[in-house]
This record gives sequence, C-alpha cells and structure tokens, in this order.
Amino acid sequence: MKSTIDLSVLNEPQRHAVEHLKGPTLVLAGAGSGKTRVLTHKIAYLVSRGIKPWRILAVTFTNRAAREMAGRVEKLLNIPVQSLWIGTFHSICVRILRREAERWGLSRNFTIYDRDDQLAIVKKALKEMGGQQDNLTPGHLLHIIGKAKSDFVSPDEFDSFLSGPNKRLITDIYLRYEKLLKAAVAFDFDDLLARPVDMFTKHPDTLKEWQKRFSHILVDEYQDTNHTQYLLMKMLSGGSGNVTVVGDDDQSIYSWRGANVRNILEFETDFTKAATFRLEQNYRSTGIILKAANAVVAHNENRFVKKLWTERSHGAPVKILECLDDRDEAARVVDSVEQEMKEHVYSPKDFIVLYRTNAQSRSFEDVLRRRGIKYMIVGGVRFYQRKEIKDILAYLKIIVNPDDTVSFTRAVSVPKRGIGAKTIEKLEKFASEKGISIVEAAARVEEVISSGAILKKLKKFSEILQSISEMRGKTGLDEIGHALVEKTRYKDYLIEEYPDTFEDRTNNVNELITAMGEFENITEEDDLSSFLGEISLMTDVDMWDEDEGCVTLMTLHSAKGLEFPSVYIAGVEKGLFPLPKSFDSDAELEEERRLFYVGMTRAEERLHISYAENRMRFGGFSSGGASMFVNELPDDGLEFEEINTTYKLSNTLKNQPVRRPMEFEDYSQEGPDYGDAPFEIGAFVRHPVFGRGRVAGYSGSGDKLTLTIHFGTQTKKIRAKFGKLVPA
DNA sequence: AGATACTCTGTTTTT
DNA sequence: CAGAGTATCT
Repeated sequence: MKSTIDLSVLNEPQRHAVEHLKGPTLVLAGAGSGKTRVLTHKIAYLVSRGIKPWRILAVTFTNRAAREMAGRVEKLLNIPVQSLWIGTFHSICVRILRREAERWGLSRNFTIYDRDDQLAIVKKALKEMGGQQDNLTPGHLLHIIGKAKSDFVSPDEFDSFLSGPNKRLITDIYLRYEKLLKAAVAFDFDDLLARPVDMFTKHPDTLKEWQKRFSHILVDEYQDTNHTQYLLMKMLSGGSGNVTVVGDDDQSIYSWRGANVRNILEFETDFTKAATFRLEQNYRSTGIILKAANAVVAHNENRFVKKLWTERSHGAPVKILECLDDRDEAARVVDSVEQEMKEHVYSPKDFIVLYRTNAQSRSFEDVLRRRGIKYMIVGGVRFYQRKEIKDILAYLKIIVNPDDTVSFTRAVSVPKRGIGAKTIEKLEKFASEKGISIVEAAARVEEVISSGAILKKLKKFSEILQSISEMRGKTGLDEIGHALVEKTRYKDYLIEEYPDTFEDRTNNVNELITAMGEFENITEEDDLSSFLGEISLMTDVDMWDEDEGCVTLMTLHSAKGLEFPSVYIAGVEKGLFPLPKSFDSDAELEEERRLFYVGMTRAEERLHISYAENRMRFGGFSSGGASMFVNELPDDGLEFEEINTTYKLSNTLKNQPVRRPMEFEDYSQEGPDYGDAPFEIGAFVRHPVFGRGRVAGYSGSGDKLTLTIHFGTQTKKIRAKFGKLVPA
C-alpha cells in the first residue's frame, strides 16, 4: 500500500514537522496555521513509508474531527484506511477497555454514565451519608470527583487531595459513589480514561502489547489534555517514543474540565530530545482579523509568545455592533447577515453566531425564525440527552447491562407503571442479597413483593425486556427499536404526557430508530452495546452537518477547530463575557480571553462583535455594555456601529473612524441610562429615552462631564461618563 | 404511587 | 424564569 505523498503543498515548518518521524515531536501551531493539515499529512506520510495503518494511533478532540481526519487521510492516500486507530481519548479508551475487559477482570458490557446518571448516583450516595450538608451540592461533589479522576488521584490519595472541614464526608461519599458505579457495572466519563491507566499500571504485560502495537502516536489539541490523558499517552508511547503532539497554548479553554496547559508548556522538558516546530503562518484569516486577535491575546501574561502572521490582505474591518438589548442584538446581527448575503456571495452556511452561554441562543432563534432564515443550533440540549431519547435508551442499556440500576429506575418508570421508589428499593435490596442483577430481581418479583397489582405490572415489564433481549443479535437494531416503542406503547405515552410537544418528541424517537438502522458497527462488539457506547460519547458538534445550508449557532467552546467566512461573536459584554466569576483569578480571566481569541480566529473574512446595554436575564434585565475585551481590540481596523446612528453623520467625527463606546449616565431621570455623544456643541445625539437631541453646552471635564442637550422642545442636563475618545 | 402546588435556587463552558 | 426539589393531598 505504498504511494507517494506530495509534501510540496506544505510550508517549511509544516514539512519539517511531517518528515520528523522519530522521537517526540511538539508542534506549536497557532490558530489557522494548518495543524490538521500537518497531522493528516504526517499520517499519510507514515503509511506511504510502509507503516501499517493499524499501528498508528491518532487522537482528536471530537468524534467529528476524527471522522474528518480519517476522510482527509484517505483522500491523500487514495485508498481506504479503515484500520487506522483514530478517535477521541474517550472512544479509544472504550475500545481498549472492551478488548482487555476479560484479562483485566472487568465486564465488557459496561454502561457509560453521563452527567445525569452520575448525578443520580451521587445523590444516592449523599442521601445514604445523611443527606445534604451546607454547600455540598451534588454538582459540587461531582466536580471534586471529576477533578480527582482527571488528575489521576487514586482512592488512597483522595483524602490528602482534599482539604477543608468536609474532607472526611467527601471521601466517604466518593467511596460510596465508586461502589455504586461498580455495582451498576458502569463507568463515568473520567473512568473511561482513568481505568485503562490504572490497569496498565497493574498489568504491565498488557501495556507492553499495546506499546508494541502502536509505533506512532499523534495527539491533536494537546493543550486541552488532562493529566490522566497525559499519563495514558506517555504510557502508550513508552515503547517507540514516537509521539507527535499538536496544540496551541493560546487556545486552551478547558481547564475547568481538568485540562492542564502545563502538558504542552512542559512537553520539551518532559520528553527529552523532543523536536519542536512552530507554525506561525496563518492561512485562515484576513490581516485585520489576525491583528485584532493577536492584540487581544497579548493581554495574557501566561503564554508562549508567538508571532502569527499572514500573507493575506487586510480585508474588511472588524465590526462592533452596539445594541440596546438582547433582542436588538439579535435583530441587528441578523440584519447584518442578510446584508452580507446580499452584498457578497455568502450563503447561510457561511455564517456562524457564537456566544458564551447556551441561553443566549434564544433571541437569535426568535429573529431567525421570524425572518424565515434557515438556522441550526448546535449544542444546548443535545440529541441524546433529550428525555424521550434517554427513555428509550434506558431500556436498551439494561438489556446490555442488567446491573445498570440508574437506567432500570428510568425504564421502569416510563411509561408510568405505578412502580415507585419503594418498590425499586426492595428490588435493589433483593438483588444485592441474592447477588443477582436488578433486572433479574424484577423477573423474580414474586419472591419480593406480594402486592398483586405491582407484581403484575413488573411481570409485564420483565416480559417486554425478555422479548426484546431475544431479538438481540438476530435482527437489525432499528427493528429492536421499533419493537421496543411498540411494546411499551411509548408513543401513546408521549401523546398523553406531552400534548404540546409530542410531535417533536415522536420525531426524535423516529430519528433515533433511523440512527439505529444506519449504525455501522466497526468494532468486534455486538451491535447493540457498540451502538450504545458510541452514542454516549457523541456530542452535538459530532452530528452537525455543515452542508445543511443553515446559519449556525453555537457556543464559543463548541466552535473550537471550525472556521467560517463570517463570524459573529455576540454578548461580548460586561457581566457576561468574561463571566463575573472569572475575576476570581488571573488564570480564569485569561482563559476567558483565550476563549474570545478562539472565537475571533474562527473568522476567515469578516468578524463582528456585538454587545447589549441591557439584557433580559432571569426575569428582570441587567445592564451590560462593552466588555473589557472590546477595549482590548486595537484601534486600527475597527468600525463601530452604534445605537446612535445619527452619530456617524456628525461632521465632528467624520475623521474619526475608530471610537470607543461611551457611557451615559442620566441623573435627571430614572430608566435605562445609556447612549453616547460627541461633546462638541451642536453635535446630534440620540438618547434612548428622550430620543434625538442636539448638544447645547457642557460643563465639567474628563469622566465627569455634564452635557446640556436640547431634545426638541425640552432641555435636559445629562451627565456623561466617557471612556476615552481615540484620535484617528 | 402519583398529582399538584409550592418554594428554592441557580445560571458557563462539555468529553 | 425555569427546573428541581419538597410538602401535602388524593
């Protein structure tokens, strides 16, 4: 399977990074500098040099990236390469765990618990430990547990890993949590990574085999790996030492999830004789966009300083949209999208709207829908997180893993069967006494419960499970799905329970069944467990189809690794981005800034940044205004489009294309205080409350300026708090 | 066991 | 404001 790979399309550092086949390799790749290109070419190059595809392990950040990478490698090689090991850390670990389960004394039919499942377990543990203590919420506990697991803190070290008065209690809950997981034959997300590391430590012989298997390891987005992932990578590459990591410390945005930037910062000292390649030429963005992004991220202290450059022309200015409130923001962003579609050759799919929090999508959704523009929201309620989907999956999960109590509890209660907490508790107790699974306990219900009605209902439930179980392995997955929905009369349940939304929900169920039918099993597992394993690791970005012809909306986090001709970053405002909480520490604030940087560098041709003066949030509104990040943008190449449109016409500012937003404070009236004005006498201004006016005079100076403004017939004194006026 | 009415609480980001 | 959790009723 030899073919030659054309490396002439690469620039010099890219080519050197590709050709450097032996030993640890660090590729510091700035945004848009072609890191994916380096990775795909390196893989293809390795194969062309005779390395067997199945001896190459490539780790990506999302399943989507894995899929794309595989596609690009195939294109380069012009042959299919199914045997390549490519996927996220999580999906690769699942494959390893299933293969090694028996030798490691684990079950291969484990369930993967998502956050909701984890929450159920931790609540149970908390309850058993005497209920909730002050400030020890289930979410908080999960955070601690997750942190320990992603730092690879062992159970014995856990105690010293903690500090504070609740130390003992947290440890107890943690141990109980682990027990419950074990009893349910389930792994949480962090276990998927930690277990293999743990097992490789205890079983060096199996580790040796895997080390021998992988002659080359490549890791993408290395700046967002956590300690456990680092250990795993180091272990697996221990044999050959041929490990290539690619990343950009400026794009590290997942430390809250346990990612450790130190992994990339200390790679060179950690892997001796590491070769480092820097990719600093940006091919994605226009000069202005790149300059703006560079200027913003330069405010961070803790980083490798690099100089990203481009040969591209300057391009259009970065546009700042100042808006009244979130609805106004959505309207103006969509206005701008429509205008750009008209003026340029853009189609809906060329646009992306990015925001800090999922909740912000709503106002955009409203406007887009009203104007009949096709759009797609990525993230938010993920498909496999929807209630109706999780209901169906719960049945499938207990068929694969009858010990999965969380799924059992869910399945047995939808559709409502009149089986409640008490009954489930009894079954659980019986199961643990007899050493049988909870599903089996339900089948032997007559040994547990005497009540006729409940007995009958549980029998019926067991029969459904039984009949579906029998189909396993004999028919297509979609037929199993159909039968399940049929037998549980799930659609009737939806109609009854959700009269308003049952149509959407039914569609989702149908979509799930379709997905089951289309599922292609690439592992040697049975179809059902492999399907379940894969979809638990699926995210919305993985399913997103970029060719739909829609305007896309997603969070800044989800946008990592993507690029679009025209990008809108919404809600770059005080109190929202950076989130107030991030002022706790420089590290957090810098991460917010990197997130902004990631957003900016998604843009190829046009970048827009918007913020609102007021935003609807939990009932009331809160005031915002330009974020500190807006003020970090360089003056060159910015264009403000303000609430006060008359402003632009004002002669006094004709030669000042760049202006900071200014704040107004009106002490003479109550109500929203915002607006802006030049302080020259005679200038036109518009005040949100009083409307259009003309400056008649002013007193004071600096940021304590009082303007006298004629609003038609009435004259008002308005105190204006200016930022600074920036000369052209 | 489940429905209803109420309070509380919390609001990042996600493999 | 919405979703979760709790108390109280049927």
